[in-house]
Amino acid sequence: MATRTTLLDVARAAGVSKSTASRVLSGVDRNVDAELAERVLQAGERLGYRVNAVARALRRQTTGSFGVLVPSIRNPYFVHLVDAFSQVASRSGMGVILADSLDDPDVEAERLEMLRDSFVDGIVVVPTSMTRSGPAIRQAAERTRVVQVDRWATGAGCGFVGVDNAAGVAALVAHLRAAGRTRIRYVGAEQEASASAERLAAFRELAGPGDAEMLLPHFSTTAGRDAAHVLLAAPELPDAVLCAADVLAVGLLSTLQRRGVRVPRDVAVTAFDGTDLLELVDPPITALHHRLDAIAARAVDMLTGPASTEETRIRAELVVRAST
Amino acid sequence: MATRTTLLDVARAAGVSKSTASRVLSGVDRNVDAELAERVLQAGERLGYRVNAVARALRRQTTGSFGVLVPSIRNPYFVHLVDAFSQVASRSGMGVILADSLDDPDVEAERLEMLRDSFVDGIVVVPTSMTRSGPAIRQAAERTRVVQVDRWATGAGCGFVGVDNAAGVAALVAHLRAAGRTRIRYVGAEQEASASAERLAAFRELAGPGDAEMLLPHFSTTAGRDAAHVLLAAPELPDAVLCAADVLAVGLLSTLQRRGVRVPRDVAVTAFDGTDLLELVDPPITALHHRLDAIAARAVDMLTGPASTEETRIRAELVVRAST
DNA sequence: CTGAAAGCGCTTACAG
DNA sequence: CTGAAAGCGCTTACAG
Repeated sequence: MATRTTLLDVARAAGVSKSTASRVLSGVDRNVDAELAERVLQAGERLGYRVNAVARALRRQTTGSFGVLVPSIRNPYFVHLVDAFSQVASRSGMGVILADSLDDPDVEAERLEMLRDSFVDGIVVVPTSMTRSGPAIRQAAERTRVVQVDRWATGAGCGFVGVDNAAGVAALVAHLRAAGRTRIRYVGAEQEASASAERLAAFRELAGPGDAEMLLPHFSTTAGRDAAHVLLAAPELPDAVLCAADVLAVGLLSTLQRRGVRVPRDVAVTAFDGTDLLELVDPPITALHHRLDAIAARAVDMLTGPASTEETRIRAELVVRAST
Repeated sequence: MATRTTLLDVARAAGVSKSTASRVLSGVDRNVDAELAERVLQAGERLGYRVNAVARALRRQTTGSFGVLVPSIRNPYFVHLVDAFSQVASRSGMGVILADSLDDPDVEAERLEMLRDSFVDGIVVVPTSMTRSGPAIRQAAERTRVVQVDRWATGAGCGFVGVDNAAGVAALVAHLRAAGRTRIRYVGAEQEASASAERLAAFRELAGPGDAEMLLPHFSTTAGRDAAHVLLAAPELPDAVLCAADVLAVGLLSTLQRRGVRVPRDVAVTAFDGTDLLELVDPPITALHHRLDAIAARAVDMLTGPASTEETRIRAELVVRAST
């Protein structure tokens, strides 16, 4: 904690100008005499020089960091998403600042404002609500670059990168039909998220006479168990279930099995949001695996590239496992 | 995303100097003529002025933000801890930057370096390992203020704020003794965390002839269930259990109950790290409730005050519930 | 290839 | 009470 070594200190120690020291240390200009460069590097090392990120940011007019705001950091799916952003960021030498909206649009608005006024070049946001998140996002987008990821909010007025939900549902349904399933039950939850709404709409589009849907109050393992109880109470079981989220599928599967239902023989189980969770259960669950790295890479491109309100859809990959 | 409004823009629009505009807008100097102040405020509002945090930070030599690095953001206890820091921060107009070490000392070292070279005045860290986190923390502490929270690492060479584990164990044991319990089983887990080591040491100090201990490979609900199975397999049950973490207690309680053990009649159950989790089960579990807000407040004081390697212990509060 | 100088947007002694 | 000026630590045209 002694007073920090500055670029000037290094330059003096190496007997060069600040300009030259900067060129060497920032690695931005290769045209420096090898011997001078070596002297600068040595001096920097010896004095423990670290560039002052604040000064650099002011001069360069960019912080090299972006914020990532997710509805809830406790949801494993978002943890994976955040991981994907961390990796894309570190690959391009950027920093990421993480924040959580506690699933509340008001907290989200406050966090957006906080992020926009802090040390970021832009913000990636997964909106908490399709209907209520728009205004705050639009406001943030007036001052800094904002990209919506995974879910969008109406009136946000900024770009979006997410999964192609319609294609995903179509792939799952086609897979189930090919296995002869005609009584598919769609199990979804609250419709605050645009992704949920899109999945349900796509399912309705494709539903046949034997298919049906069920909506739960929220996405959780417990809700999945409840769904299983509802299915078990009905006179006839469906022959397949399409869960809008992996946590639902895990809860549903275990309860069905405990009650003697054979998966996949009696009921095939499938899900969206394929995280590791789905491989931990027995049988592992067939699911759409989101290309989170591709989503993150594209979002960062949009954040750093020219402004746009473009919408990018990335196809999820169907991973067939023993549950179907 | 038009070019940002600067202080100079506001000053011109209000017909004053940058100095005056700054004094009004930063709210740091009350000695400004009321009418001028009003004009500046109006102009700022009209132009949508927001101070440039980077420029302010460079000039003030402080960012007004600090980093919080926890072992795992998925652990509910750390989520609570992070919440406490967020609140203390916003109360004093500071920002907090959140990071996660994935329970890995190597990742921790990398994150520490990243935080120290970014836009923070200091770092709060919950070390992943008592034995392995020291060097990286010490290194970070050479360049920026660092405070350890909840756990400490040997050789870290910086301040610490945490729970008084010895007093906590003593309170729990006294509570159980007062209820006539003489065969207490301490259920702990890995000893990488200083808090675990302290709790176990304190228990050994107080243990009577009927007491015993059991160490599990890790802290989790599953480990708690495993512990219950071990207890059930023995010829005689203990009459009380002291769990070193709440997740252990929850898993243990449910498995004991499923096997017909009555809580608290047959076995009283108690825990450390009292989060909401403990109130969700039936019976709710008696536990030490950590004063996370006090811990966070003290840590931020140490971060912003003069450097010190002081150690502060904050007493946990014993919350008696139906499990004892 | 190198250095002197300007300037990023603020804040704050300093002089008036 | 107000403004002109300096300066936080960098980077980068610009001139040589």
